[in-house]
Amino acid sequence: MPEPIIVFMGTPEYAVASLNALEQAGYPVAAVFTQPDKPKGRGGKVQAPPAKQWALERGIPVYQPRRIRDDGVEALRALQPDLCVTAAFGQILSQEVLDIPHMGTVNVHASLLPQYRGSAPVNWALIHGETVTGVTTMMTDKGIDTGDILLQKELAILPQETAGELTGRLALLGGELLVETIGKLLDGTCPRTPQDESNMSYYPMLTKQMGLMDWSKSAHALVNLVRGLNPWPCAYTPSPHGTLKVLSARAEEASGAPGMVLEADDKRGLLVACGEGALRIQSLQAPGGRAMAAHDYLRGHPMDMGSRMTEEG
RNA sequence: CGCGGGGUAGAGCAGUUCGGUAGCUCGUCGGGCUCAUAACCCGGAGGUCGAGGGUUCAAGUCCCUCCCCCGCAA
Repeated sequence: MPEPIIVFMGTPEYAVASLNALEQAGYPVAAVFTQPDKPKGRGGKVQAPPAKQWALERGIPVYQPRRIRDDGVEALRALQPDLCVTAAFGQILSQEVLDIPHMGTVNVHASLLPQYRGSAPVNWALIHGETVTGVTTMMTDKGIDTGDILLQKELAILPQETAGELTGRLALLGGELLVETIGKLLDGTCPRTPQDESNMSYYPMLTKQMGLMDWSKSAHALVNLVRGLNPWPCAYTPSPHGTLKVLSARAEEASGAPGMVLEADDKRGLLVACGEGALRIQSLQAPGGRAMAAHDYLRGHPMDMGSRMTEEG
């Protein structure tokens, strides 16, 4: 068939990777739907989402309906798309929206479906200590990440990798897989497999509250929490000096009462006992401050060995 | 005008309330000690206190303006 009219729906950097892949593969994007600009910066400055910036730089029309299934339907219909592509759009599509493109809507999801459905698959995979993940292209249907699987590609997770880093790599992989998927859809050779519902898992959106570190857990579990929530919302813990964001840490062999400070000097750094093993905090961030290495922080905020990371004061 | 925290030596901080010699920990340089050290002792260098203006006999500190960093809001 001739060149399809593709309408893209996506919002963050993760979506831009797919836009770049489409562009490089020679698939023109007819329009971009993205979330409305939101006040982001300090002082109430609004900022355009990355996908919008990408489109504006190329003179591609941008649509920012508050809810596409309410006030974006007519605009989408008018574009007469053959195919819609979504990647971290941040809005749920109604059946009415899904019915518009006759080839359907392809979603680029950052997990090996049916595992890790939901809006934060990368974070949850890391929190659970997975060593392999991947990306899936799928036909979007009315459920959340429940549609038929088209193509999948695995990716090994690096030992110290954070959610931000892994998301970046998955986004690139997702772009490649998207191009491959569209090619096969166009020539009719794309496989299409229903998801195995008995093997599915779904995890919710991230909240700041999830980042509270429970020192009775194992050091490995806490390392995974720290990695999985970086760069947002980040793991945090109370401390003798107030709440600290823990940005990176690794597990060590040591023991003590959970939450007790085992080492705290500016040479060796900060070691805290966990329910199993101990957590070596490598970098952290205090309220109002910038991120810094634990030993830098300790120079100006000396901490006694034996104090607890459970209460302030 | 959305709210709040911050900028002081290479690093991390105190000092600002109530103006009166620029401090602490670490690093660094030199010397010493020890079988030994991320150990210890002695000595030194290193600061336009974010920028500009104002008040004052005197400003890191008080007043005004501006710049930059960080948190809240996913």
